[in-house]
Amino acid sequence: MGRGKIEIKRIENSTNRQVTFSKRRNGIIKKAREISVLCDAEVSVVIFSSAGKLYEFCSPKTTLSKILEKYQTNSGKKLWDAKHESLNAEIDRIKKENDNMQMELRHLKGEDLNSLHPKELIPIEEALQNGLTNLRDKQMEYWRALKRNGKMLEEENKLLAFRLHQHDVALSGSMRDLELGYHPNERGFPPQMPMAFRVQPNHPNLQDGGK
Amino acid sequence: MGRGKIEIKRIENSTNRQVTFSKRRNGIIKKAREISVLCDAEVSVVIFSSAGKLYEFCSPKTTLSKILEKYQTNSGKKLWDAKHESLNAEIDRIKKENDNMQMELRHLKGEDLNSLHPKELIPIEEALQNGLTNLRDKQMEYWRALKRNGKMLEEENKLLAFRLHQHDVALSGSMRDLELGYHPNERGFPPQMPMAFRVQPNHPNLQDGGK
DNA sequence: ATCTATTAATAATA
DNA sequence: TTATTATTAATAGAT
Repeated sequence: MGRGKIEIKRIENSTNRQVTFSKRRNGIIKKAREISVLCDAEVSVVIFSSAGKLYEFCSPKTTLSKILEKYQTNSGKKLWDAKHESLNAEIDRIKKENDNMQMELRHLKGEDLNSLHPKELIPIEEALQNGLTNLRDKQMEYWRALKRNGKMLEEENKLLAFRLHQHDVALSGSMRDLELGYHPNERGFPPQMPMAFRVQPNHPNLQDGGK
Repeated sequence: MGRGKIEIKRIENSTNRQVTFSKRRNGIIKKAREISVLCDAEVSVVIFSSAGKLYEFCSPKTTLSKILEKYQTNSGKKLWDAKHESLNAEIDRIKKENDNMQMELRHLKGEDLNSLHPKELIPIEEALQNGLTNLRDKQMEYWRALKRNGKMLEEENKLLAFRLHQHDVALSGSMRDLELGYHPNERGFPPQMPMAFRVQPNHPNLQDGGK
């Protein structure tokens, strides 16, 4: 399509090459625009001249990024760089960690236990008992602090005591109550043992304004 | 260039559109190949048909990845930023989820309780007690199954009983033991209550080979 | 850039 | 999809 037919091989004359490049580049981009309009296609054209200058076309209603994303999912080829993959790897890693913690939490809440071997229940029970021990130590600590400068917080304390009472009752069916050889106070708890945690929501200790 | 001139607008006839797409797609890719050879250019063409099928051309001696890398340095546009940001956002989201679970786990284990308000200890205690209840229900279930067809598993059962005993003793200082108004068996536990979970590691029930 | 002879692409058709 | 072919479109070489 010109004054003469040309062979498709590198044009040695630099000027000719540059002119041809310019003409054909426009031609391709025009064609790309046309097919995108005529045929409702998504088209991306990226061209670098031999001099390294960039020319591009991307069909309207989309972007090069979107096209390339689609390209990757569609072709399975990965265009992205190492950083990309490392991010994906990190996501996988964290998700796995997440799943593990989720399962641990569920186990601690007594869920999904069927998948476990009876032996595997033991460390879980250990953890729960430990947790309860620590938690109640902390509660006792709070209680002591309260008692030390106890004032104004009466209501809150009452609430705590009441809730604890509720929970102790709720626990009444649990196996932990099956223990023999245990009797309250047989181990000689000191007299300053927080009475707030016992069944009386209105313990006299909470009434005095002792600072 | 055809039997008639056509307007550059979407071809409504689906068959025509598909045929035209096929022809012009070939045309563009041929042109792309030609300019890359004639003018020593780097060319990439990515086309998606309206049906979503992928067609591509990339000049020899390079790859789409390389062209796109060059595209980014040359244009300053960052093709992957969007993707990177979304990945980073997801990482942040999952990490947050992770942190929350981690904290929940730590709290359940009785750690990091200092940052909590006394009131916040209550739901944690509730969860722990619930977990223990569920877990012990499960253990009891296992124990019953064991007893039902109990044979060969004697040793394991003994171990369980022993470990449970250990834990109960370990728990002896916990606040849960501070409860008043509680006495073992005062709630009338049924006679089939597993004795294995009491303090005797060698309960007679475990010795007989009752099937 | 612009011009135009010539080749190439392709719309309609089968 | 593939082939044919009349026509239009692209463009090589010249200006």
